[in-house]
Amino acid sequence: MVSYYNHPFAMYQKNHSSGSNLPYSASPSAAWYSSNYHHQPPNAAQFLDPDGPPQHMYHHYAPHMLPQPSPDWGHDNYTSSPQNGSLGTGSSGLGNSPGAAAFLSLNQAASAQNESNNHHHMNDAIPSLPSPPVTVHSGSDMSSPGAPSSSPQISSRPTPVKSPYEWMKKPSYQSQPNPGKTRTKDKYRVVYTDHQRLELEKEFHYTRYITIRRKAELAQALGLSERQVKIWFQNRRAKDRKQKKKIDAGIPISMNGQTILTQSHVNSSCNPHSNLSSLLDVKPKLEQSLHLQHLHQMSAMGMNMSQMGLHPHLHSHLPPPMPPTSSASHPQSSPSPMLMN
DNA sequence: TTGTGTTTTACGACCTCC
DNA sequence: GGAGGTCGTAAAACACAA
Repeated sequence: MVSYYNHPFAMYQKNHSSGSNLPYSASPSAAWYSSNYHHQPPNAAQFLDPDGPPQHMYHHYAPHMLPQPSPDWGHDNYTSSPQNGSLGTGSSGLGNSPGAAAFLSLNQAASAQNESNNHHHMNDAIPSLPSPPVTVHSGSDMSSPGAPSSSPQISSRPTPVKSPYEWMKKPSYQSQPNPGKTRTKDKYRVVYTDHQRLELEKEFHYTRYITIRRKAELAQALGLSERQVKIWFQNRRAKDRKQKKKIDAGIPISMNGQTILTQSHVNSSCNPHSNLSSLLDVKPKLEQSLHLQHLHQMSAMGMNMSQMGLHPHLHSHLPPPMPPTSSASHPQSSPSPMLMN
């Protein structure tokens, strides 16, 4: 079962809209965005960063492939859609990377959402997010601040409702007493807030392998421990691999009985390196038709990336998928953590 | 409401690299 | 030895059909 809340952006469909003037959707744009931002290079700053990845990383992230932020991408692609209202012009609180910049529109959506729910802009929300870490167990840097308890948080997965906007009104788990904590145990695992996941997704879609510096920044900004960020990225990559495996196995992905993605779809992709697995993170059924329509349009048009405000060089000269994720017996296939930072 | 399947956090085992 | 990688798994959180 491919649950639609799986998609990193699906939750924004479900949770990140608020008010009647924010029809932001986990639109197909998010899907192709996801697809094309997999395995993308870290930002130039990271390369220039003394703590940044060493030369060998350029094997994957050649200088000519360094992203060049396209300031109008998000805006054009999200505000031009009739589905989308004006989302404001906020910038990411973590927008110190092109990836984050490219996520501007998502931030705008989330910002608008945050504004509605928290009465302050996301940029302002970020510094307020961290809460005192909760030591979970000894001998680990793990902390489980999870959802900050100081400020009301957005629901991670509200109960499904009939109206597309009905769920917005639902009280969220995160806003309930003791948010971020499991119901029966205090420390088994927390549910990250939408904001935390948004920022993590942003970073992930920018680069699948986070640098030490970015990890520290992200951890601080989100009120997570660096270990949590690291684990999140590990799990996120695992999720990617899992989905890719499904595709490679030829398991058709279907929704409501309609096959939407198969290996042949992948093979016929205009971008052989594009990771279409994210497309498997199907959208809420509400947007199914729109999603499919957009996917087909993308396929037919070859997705003119420059028009989309993405970086064509990234589209057409994508490096091979980062670490061939064969097995733990070939861990050398993954970039050495030492070399990455 | 309940049962079932999936996704999300988190960890341990084991690996490579420095 | 310590860092972080993958893989496998536990258990909570969640979606959805019956």
